[in-house]
Amino acid sequence: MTEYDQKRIERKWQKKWQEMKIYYFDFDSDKETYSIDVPPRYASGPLHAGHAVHYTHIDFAARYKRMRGYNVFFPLCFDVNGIPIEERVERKMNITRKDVDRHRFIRLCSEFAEKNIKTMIDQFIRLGESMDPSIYYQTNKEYYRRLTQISFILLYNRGYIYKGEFPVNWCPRCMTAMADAEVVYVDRTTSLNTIKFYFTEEQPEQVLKYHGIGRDLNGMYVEIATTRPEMLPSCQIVAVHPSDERAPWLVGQTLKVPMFDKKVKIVEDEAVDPSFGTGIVMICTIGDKEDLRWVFKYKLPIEMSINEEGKMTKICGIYSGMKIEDARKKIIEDLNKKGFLIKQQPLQQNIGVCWRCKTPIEFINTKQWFLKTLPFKKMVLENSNKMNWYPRFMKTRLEEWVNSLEWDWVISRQRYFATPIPLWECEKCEHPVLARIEDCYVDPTIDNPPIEKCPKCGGKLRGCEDVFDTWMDSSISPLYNTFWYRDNKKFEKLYPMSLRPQSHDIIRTWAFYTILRCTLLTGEKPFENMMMGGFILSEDGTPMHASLGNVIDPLQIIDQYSTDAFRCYAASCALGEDNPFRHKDVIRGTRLLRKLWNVEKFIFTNIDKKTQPKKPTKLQDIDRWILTKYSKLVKKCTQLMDEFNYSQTMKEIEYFLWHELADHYIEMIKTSIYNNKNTESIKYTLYTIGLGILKLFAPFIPHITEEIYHLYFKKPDKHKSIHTSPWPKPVLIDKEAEEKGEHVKNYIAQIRAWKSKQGIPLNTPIKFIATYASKQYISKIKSSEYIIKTTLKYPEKHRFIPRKPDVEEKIMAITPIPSKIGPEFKQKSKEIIQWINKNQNMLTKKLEKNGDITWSDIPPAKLEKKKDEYLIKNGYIKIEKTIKIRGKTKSTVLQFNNFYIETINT
RNA sequence: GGGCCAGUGGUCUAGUGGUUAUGACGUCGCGCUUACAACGCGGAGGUCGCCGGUUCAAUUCCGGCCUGGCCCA
Repeated sequence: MTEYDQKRIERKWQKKWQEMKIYYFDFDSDKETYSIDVPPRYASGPLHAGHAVHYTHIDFAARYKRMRGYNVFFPLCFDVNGIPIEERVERKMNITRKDVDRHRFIRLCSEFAEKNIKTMIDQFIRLGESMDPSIYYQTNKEYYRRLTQISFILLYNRGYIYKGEFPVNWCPRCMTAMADAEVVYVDRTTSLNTIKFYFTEEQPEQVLKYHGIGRDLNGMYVEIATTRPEMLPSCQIVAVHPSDERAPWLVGQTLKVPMFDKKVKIVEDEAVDPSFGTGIVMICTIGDKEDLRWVFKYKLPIEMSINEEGKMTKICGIYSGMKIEDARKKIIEDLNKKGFLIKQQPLQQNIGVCWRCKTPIEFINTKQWFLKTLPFKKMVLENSNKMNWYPRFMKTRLEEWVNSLEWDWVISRQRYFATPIPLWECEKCEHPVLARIEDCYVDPTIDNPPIEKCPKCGGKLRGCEDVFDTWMDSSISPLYNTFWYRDNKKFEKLYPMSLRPQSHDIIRTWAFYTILRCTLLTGEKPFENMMMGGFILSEDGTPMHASLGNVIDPLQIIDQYSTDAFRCYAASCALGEDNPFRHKDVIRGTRLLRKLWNVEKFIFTNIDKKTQPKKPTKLQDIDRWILTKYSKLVKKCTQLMDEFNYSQTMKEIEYFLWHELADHYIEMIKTSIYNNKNTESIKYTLYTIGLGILKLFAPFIPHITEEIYHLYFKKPDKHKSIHTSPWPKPVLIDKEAEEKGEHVKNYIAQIRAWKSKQGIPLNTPIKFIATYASKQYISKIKSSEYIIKTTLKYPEKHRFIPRKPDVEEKIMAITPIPSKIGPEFKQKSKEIIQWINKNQNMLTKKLEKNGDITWSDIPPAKLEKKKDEYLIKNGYIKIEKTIKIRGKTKSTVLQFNNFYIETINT
């Protein structure tokens, strides 16, 4: 017998599987295709445990579908464009992308990504993932970017793309747009200035009772606290919380912006913090993120008071041209001089700054390219409705998102490492000239435009330096995978794809954009099924982030516990829910693996390894019992796997293996095997179930199942790998045998539990000489007499007797059944149940005398028509009895539910 | 602030309108049994987040609140 060494097994199979090439998609196959739109893993760093769990979930689906007979399309792929990679490179090398040549910077990013990809490919192999390297892609290669560009040109030609203005994060010192990821937050102390905003119209006297409203020689005013008085010239509205006592009065009024000739309205908004300052806030274009939100909500004009150099614009009057800090000082000074400033207090504040130079970031208005999304809301919703979502509530998230959409998608970025926008613009009139489709892939910063001069004004054309948002690449992954625009025959066959697996944090990006663009370009939904994974949190329940230092390295877990054990943990994560990483589930995994190994070892030391045992003409009852349970398991698991419910599937198989099979069935048939009794029936059963559960486990724990398959089952079952062998089918359902088996199992379990409680080792023979029970119960277990006697080590002379022994029974308790009484008596039930509980003695006496009681014996239940109904007979109450022996002195009688067992006193 | 999800023994989790609420890890006790001591068996451990409502009956359904996760260009 081979020694069990899980890690050796894993190394061996990971190598062999690559040589065997069993996971390759076959373009010429007649089998039905099951295609998976694998998330191209972002190449900014190695996988952490959260990614590992997600890809393992996808692998479960791929392996399961292969066993179900599909030709599975499961590409190995990586996403290699975008800001986070640029940012990592900048930080790593301590440069900014503007410090080096554009194309040299791109090369640095690419090299950085390639290194990560290498690491990740190795990680995928060690995680036992069965992705297909023959249909590999990465999104920064020309073959992929070409499609991104073509899709842009097609959408442009249909009028879905336009250029417009959009505010972005901006570092006034580095003079560059910043991604949210590049903004870091720091604490600083600043001053909070309370300023007077006068009403434009006369106000009644009684308003003065409110806080934050005052009067001086110039009239009545509202007090507004701000940290950024230099933004006064771009003040657009003033807001107050709707539940503020002043709101009914203030809303709709007009105020004068101090020192600037400007009038602003007061609105109510829930986002206002009533406890900050005076509870009345001025909203400017654009001070911070909150202002930005208000800009969109109230459709405010984007009137900027700060330009890209961090200087005041011309709307700032005498302050224009000044630097932000200087302008602020001067404005405060002037406000004070003119009597607008009420007070100044120090304030602790958290502001966004440039990660590199620590300059506070500003919002500035920029020209960007947009893809229209607003006209296609209905289309996206209709198509998402045509897909099956697992779990369903994730569809609601997409719907809520789409319904709340108020802006089009900004698809351009002022970056380097991404797909170039394939167009040139006229230096004079900004007229765009797009690349010809047949020329793509193009890089307008290097390549020449298709025509020499602007067709409109004859001006010089300049290559567009903007690149696409990374989602422009990844949201056509189904088009890349299905050979869209390259091979129509393949496209017709492969599109739409069967499954899109992804995690819920990118519903609004990857899922939404993919449905949007694929539908626009093909007129059809991109996939049939959506499998939405949750988040894997760190062990303390916080999200895993490199910056928090709580990232778990999957390889470390694998080194410690093995891949299959890690995959057991992955399987225990419920789909769509946030799961903390749990060491104990990996530990549990190692135990499960060992249990499986030992059970299979037992099976195979006891049956013939060369041929499949034939199904005997007669199967004994206990075998029919376990085969029925097994068949039900197969049916259940198949159904659960079809719904991507891995955690439940795993639970079902585990329970069957550990308890039904190992604890009960194998214990029961052991002696039969050793004594060569009924072995034909038992061996067929052991072979069928041994192979069947191995297959049920195979998608989850591919290494150990493959090893056991090759050790024991390959010869008779004749497949080159368990992973290309067919998924099991139910073999028989025998309700009667199942019921009998349950009785036998429970009988044995009760006696074994009793032995354990008595401190008697389980293999010690016991002198139980007879089992008494009603005819009905004896008939259930009689056919398994041999099994029971050998398993429990009963003496040979033990008999099963279909009557009650000579005992005296005493009623101990009468229990009312609320589920029966409740619906019948409604409001009265509580009283009836209490009365029964309180009057046990009196009812016991009546019971002993008459054998049953009727409703007329229960005073609170004296209903005319129910009066004569019997309570025990009709299940309203249950009685508990104890027994005393009558007569015999040499033996004792033990009671186990419905059975009485006679034992000789020693 | 909005949308979706979750809150169940020390920790993590399953599940349910009706007697005694599932399992794992940990913990305690007993036991080497011709598959398994890296194992088996048994025990202890819970106001099912809080407050209200519906109901004969709520951990489960409904409403509100609190706490946590994800997303909000």
